Amino acid sequence: MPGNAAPGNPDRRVRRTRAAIRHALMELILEKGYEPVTVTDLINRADVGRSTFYAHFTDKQAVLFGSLEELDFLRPSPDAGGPLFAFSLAMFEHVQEQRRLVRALLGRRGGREVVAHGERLLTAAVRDELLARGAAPSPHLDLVVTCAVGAFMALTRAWADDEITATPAELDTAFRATVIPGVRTLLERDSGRRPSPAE
Amino acid sequence: MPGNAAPGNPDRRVRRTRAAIRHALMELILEKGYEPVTVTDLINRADVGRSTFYAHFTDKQAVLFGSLEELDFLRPSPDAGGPLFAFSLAMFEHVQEQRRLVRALLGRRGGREVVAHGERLLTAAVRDELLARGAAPSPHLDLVVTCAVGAFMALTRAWADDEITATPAELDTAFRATVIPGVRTLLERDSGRRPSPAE
DNA sequence: TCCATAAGTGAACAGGTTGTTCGAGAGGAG
DNA sequence: CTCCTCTCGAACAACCTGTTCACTTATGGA
Repeated sequence: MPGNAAPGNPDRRVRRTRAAIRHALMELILEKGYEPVTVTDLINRADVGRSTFYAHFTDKQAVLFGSLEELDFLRPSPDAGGPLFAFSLAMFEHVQEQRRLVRALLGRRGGREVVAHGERLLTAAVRDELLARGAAPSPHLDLVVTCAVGAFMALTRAWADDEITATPAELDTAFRATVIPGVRTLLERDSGRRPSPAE
Repeated sequence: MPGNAAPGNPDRRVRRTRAAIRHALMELILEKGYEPVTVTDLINRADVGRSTFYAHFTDKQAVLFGSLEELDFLRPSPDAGGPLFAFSLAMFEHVQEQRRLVRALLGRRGGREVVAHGERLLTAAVRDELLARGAAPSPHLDLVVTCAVGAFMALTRAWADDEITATPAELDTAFRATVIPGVRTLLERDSGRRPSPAE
């Protein structure tokens, strides 16, 4: 049997095909933005049969989300030791490196689902961080988390879209200055002890 | 001449047609959400010829934006006298009344451009309010405004989408508690005098 | 009332997209 | 070397968009 496909290591053809499609998507996103890219574009660029595409993915969205799992700067580690929202600066710096990509994904020609996906990841991470710092699980916590994530995403999008001009450090400063006081109040209310030492 | 059309008062047929299309759009949005609605849907529901539609609008987006100008709860008045971000509670209450509509516009089946449009309106309003309270126009101000608007929109969307449960009052409280401390710091830095009396 | 003119009709059109199917052929694993 | 899997490519139905055109209505000023 050729396709005795060990789950982690499929047929070489399969790898080649998927890689070609993913690669084509990245190229096209950078050229046109996410939304305008069509399946037809993809199969042309990847030089792959239409039926082949649908044998591997259901959507262009499926392609993207598959690729996105390999980009790991999306995962802020819930580091309860460092300063609050330590992920912020690192993220803005990563975004700067991948600016064209981020813009194509989150900006005007970006995709609704993509933003939603990013928001979900970040929401989970922020929630975990606050819990690790002693916040009590509550509806109110979720409100605060939503605010923080919304602010962060808005900054990122507006920046990638050139609506605002700033360095990553300035973005980080503004984000934390705006959001942290309120967050800290929540933390102090929830846990008797003072929150972690950091800034 | 029949269509001696005074600019403000067009032919009765024109009014009828446009109203029918706008009405159809609202109905369809409430039924399916914004994104899934097609021009074909619109002309069927409005019982209007396709060519007629394109004689009046370029897009379904054009229809929506035209209608949106009549909804006025989108315009927070820059009331420098009251408490900071006084628009918040009123808005959340309006959103509650129009919940189905807001959800259909901003939620999963909403439209990217719609969100962007709302953000633009709100951004201008918030910026004006902060300026009226003595903030200096600066890149940093824009960052703070972006944060605040992002937080507000995120709350609204998540709430309309039933991702979080709360009353308008609770939303208002959470929003202001999270964002205001940071904003106040900005205001105090910019203007020598203390910011307005309010909360 | 009359009727020239603007507005609406409905069908057809070219062009684009999606997702599916199927037989034939090429490639890999053992 | 052989057999099974994957890929090809073309064709397909279904849907959508925007535009055109000859024809019919309805409006509102004279």
